[in-house]
Amino acid sequence: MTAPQQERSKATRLRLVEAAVDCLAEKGWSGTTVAIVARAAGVSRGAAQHHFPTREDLIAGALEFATETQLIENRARAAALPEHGLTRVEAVVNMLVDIYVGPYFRAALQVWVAASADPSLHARVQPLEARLGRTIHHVAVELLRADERKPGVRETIQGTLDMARGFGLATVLGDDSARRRPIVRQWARVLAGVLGEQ
Amino acid sequence: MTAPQQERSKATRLRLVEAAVDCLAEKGWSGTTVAIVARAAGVSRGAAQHHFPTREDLIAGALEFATETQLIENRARAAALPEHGLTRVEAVVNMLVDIYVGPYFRAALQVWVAASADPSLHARVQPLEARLGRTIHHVAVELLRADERKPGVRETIQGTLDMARGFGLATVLGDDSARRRPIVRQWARVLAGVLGEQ
DNA sequence: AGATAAAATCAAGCGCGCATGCTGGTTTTG
DNA sequence: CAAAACCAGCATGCGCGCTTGATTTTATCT
Repeated sequence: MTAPQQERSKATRLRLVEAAVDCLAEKGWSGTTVAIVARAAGVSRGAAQHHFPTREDLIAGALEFATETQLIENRARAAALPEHGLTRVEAVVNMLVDIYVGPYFRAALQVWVAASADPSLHARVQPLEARLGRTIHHVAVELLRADERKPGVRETIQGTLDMARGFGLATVLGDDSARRRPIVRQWARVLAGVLGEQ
Repeated sequence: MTAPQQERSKATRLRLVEAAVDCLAEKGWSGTTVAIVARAAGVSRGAAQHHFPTREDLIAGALEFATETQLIENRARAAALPEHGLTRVEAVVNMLVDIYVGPYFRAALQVWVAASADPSLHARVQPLEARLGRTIHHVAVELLRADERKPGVRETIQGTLDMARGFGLATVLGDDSARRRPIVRQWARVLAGVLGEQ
């Protein structure tokens, strides 16, 4: 048989991490208590404590889930990208920016900032962030069909990602989409120039 | 008379907000309790509560102080900027980046992220952030001697600031200076191109 | 195969620690 | 002497981790 108890266990864990991610994104770090997450997931606090012995385990699990989901979503969106030329560059930049202004990033932001003052959490979070950063960079290079051997290309792409991160940060203080749009347009033009020049 | 008791009061308040900023930067949001800040400032908890009735008042005061100090420091560094040409552009970008990777920004980051889930704090913090953002943008335009009427100039400068913000965010996860340097160099080159083209 | 032991999952309650805010008292200043 | 600045203690609330108990699933033995 398919071991239905393992099934149920997995499902409970999943509901918990999903609830934790949502809670982090909308209630923030301090607002994310195990009791609240458990209630949102529809399980008791004891059950949560069973699957994630400590609060840090729950948070780390949530971040891991968010990272994973982020990557999967990227693959999907990458497949549905437009044709060639400047519109494609702009679409790619838009996609990258969307990563950093979405709810998963908001959740991750809470954890990252909190982890900056919590060594033990930092140790668990830092590798996740590093992997995500590398993957996104790789995806960006691939989608832009960029030649990283050209001088300046790699650096410009990295800068683009950092700009997107900056957008994500600005978003937590309020909706920024109106301010963002012209910047993205302009930057896509510049980026296309750097990619294609010479 | 110079009312020395007002003098003392001011001094105590200053020590408190300074201690609060330091504490935010190195111990994070949750680690910044009024008791710890008061001890770091060398006053009793009751005194802190006297000057800042609630914890939120203390945090808001600290952020205000950090914002103010940030602006003053900028003026000073702006005066000591190099001559003209590409080196100047690079120096300006470096200066802007330094703003966002310094301790004042780290402290502000903690407050901003926490404020995203705290409406009452958000209301006090948002105008500060807006003012700081506008001022920095203005300073950047002035130092770069940019002509904002040229299409794309304003957007590129804004993008530069967002990239700097992104650097600041990346810094809380670990030292990033090595990765940053080539990106800044390249970015300065691109920015100089946008500023100078017509 | 059937039964029983063992393990896993979920629920509820308890106690500890800690941060905040408040109140009453003491010192310093004008 | 009056007022402001400063300090010590108390009370409330809350989150976390632990322990106990009940229910279901898996494993083992005859």
